Amino acid sequence: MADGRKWVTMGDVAARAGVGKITVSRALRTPSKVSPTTLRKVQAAVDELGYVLDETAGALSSQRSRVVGALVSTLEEAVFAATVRGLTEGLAKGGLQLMLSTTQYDPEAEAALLPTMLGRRPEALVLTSDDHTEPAHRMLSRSGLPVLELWELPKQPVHAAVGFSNRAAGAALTRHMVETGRHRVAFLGLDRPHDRRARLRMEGYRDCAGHLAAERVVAVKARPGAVGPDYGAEGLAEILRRWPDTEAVVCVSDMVAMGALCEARRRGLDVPGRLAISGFGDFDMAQDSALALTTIHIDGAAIGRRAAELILAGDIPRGLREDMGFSLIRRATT
Amino acid sequence: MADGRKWVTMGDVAARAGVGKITVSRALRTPSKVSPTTLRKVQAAVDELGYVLDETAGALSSQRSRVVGALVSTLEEAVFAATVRGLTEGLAKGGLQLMLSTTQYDPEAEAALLPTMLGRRPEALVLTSDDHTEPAHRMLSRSGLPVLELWELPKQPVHAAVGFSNRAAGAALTRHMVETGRHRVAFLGLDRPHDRRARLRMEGYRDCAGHLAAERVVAVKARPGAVGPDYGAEGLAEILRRWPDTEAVVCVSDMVAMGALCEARRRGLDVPGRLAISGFGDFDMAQDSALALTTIHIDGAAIGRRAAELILAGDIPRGLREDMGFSLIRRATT
DNA sequence: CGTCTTCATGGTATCGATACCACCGGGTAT
DNA sequence: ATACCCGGTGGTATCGATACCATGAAGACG
Repeated sequence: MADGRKWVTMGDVAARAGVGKITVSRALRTPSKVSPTTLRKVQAAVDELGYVLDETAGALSSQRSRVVGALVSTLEEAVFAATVRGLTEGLAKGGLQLMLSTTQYDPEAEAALLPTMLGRRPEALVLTSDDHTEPAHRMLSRSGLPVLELWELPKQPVHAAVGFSNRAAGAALTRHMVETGRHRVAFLGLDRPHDRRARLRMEGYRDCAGHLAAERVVAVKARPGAVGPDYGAEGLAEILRRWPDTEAVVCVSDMVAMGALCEARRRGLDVPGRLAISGFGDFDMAQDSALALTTIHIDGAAIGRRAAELILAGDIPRGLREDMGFSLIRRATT
Repeated sequence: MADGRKWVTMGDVAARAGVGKITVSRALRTPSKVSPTTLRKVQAAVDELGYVLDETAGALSSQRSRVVGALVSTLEEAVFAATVRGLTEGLAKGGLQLMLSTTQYDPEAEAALLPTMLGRRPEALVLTSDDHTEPAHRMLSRSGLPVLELWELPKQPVHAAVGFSNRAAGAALTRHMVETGRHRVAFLGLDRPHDRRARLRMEGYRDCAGHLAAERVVAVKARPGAVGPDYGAEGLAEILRRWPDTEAVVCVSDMVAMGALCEARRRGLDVPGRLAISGFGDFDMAQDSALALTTIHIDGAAIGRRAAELILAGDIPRGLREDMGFSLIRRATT
């Protein structure tokens, strides 16, 4: 538009089609309210002029922006990426679009991005974190907007939440180990700042392991940067040093589990005979025959789609906590 | 806003601060043009009322939406996710926001999403594909918008492109094999629809391998769904069956390379002594000590940041093709 | 001391689509 | 036949911020 060529407006289309502006608006927004003949004329004019409806004007006039704002911790984890896909696809069905920013897991960054988002007058907000600064929380409630927190299910959501319980998943894996005859179960975690989800999984382990035997928890301190399988190898080594008779290891993530598995093989331990291993996340490789990892699968796209559905349906009950669950996939490592 | 509570407007803030609306606008957009005392009064009023500037109105009035549209093939690949991160971060510095949709590699889907994007009157468009339908191409040029195609560098970009050459990267890997003394080099690819990038890497291999020895190319047919290392194992088996004396395998991706590496180890082949293996992408695990894969690293975030810079600077020369290059990282598999 | 500039500020028209109400003509109910 | 209704259409005010121009005050300069 800075280009010299002015945008074609609805008035131009109306003139061309020989009808009023409002009829053009109706033809594009609610074609059912316009007679077939008029509709054809309008569409012909639209095509000839290459007209594209101006949503910036429509938003102001109708007080409906048709935009949903999303503040995502990161896109560089498959689960979040899938969630965003589910969201965009779901919202598109209702003619809504996604305004996206990433916070890199930083609540301060989230707070800083919030005003810009609110400035777009979105029809709803989606957040993948439930960890908000106090000012952010205030802005969210004052906005009066439907706010959906995804992934974790906070006890008291700002408005509503869609996700699953990391804690229940951690417990389910531990229980799975016990039910398949392993009683000396360890938990292999990672020590990272801001990582509440990892902590919750460990608490799930505790819920279940606590009353069976002594707890065996190792948390490898993560260096900044990508988390590779190395941590898993390191962690397994430590577990076996401290509790050599360990029969099963519940790992905080697939990547860690993969490292642990490689280390176990390196040591000639039979998996799953002598040692069972589980992961979390069901990443690309988990189903590969060489790995065949028992793990927890979360349907990120489904969470995104469900969020989109709720937004489109409108009137999201305050305090709603929708548990989308998880599935434990048993493969060859347990 | 559907909530009963009407949004606070600039007029309310102006009244509260005892100034004109326009002064409030200036105080928020260009604080330097307002006297310090007035600025304080306005900011106090803004805080008390919890006012947030309405961009939907601002966009209409100033004819600047402060929005950039992005149509991304998928977010479920680390490189694209990184690109989007670079983009959002870079654009945020200039007060621009990102409107995002995903096309799932489908040019038709891209074409269908384009009008919705254009309806937002974005200040620029970013696409991660250079494969457009004819109507899409027409809409893009007619829009007069700066269009940035990322990742691949088309010979004739719609407007401008930022990326690197898959072909050159494929050639570089092959050359690396030759330069380190391997002369019987094979290429292990995947056969997937719409996968132009894979084809280009293979052409790079051909560019370099063609005049050295006979070509050795295997393309494993990919079943729909995630690509795991299994394909690599399968592919290496075929290569060794057809050309048992192969000394090096250039793989189309890290995941495939990883599978090939595992298969080589399973067969007791010394890597890199007897067989060298390279990947593409430098994924999470590539630098892990257990894998230590020689591969090509692409800085996705840098591509996104550069695109953001160009957009903010404005006046992107038509036909610009900015090659951000790649780096060959030699690790333990070559 | 008068004029010219600069800075801070306000009034008003405007951006482009939609809400709201009014209108018209023809069909149905009574 | 009259009244009523409804599908289809248009005129006009409106959404909230910003562009543009105008204004007044303060300082600069000869």
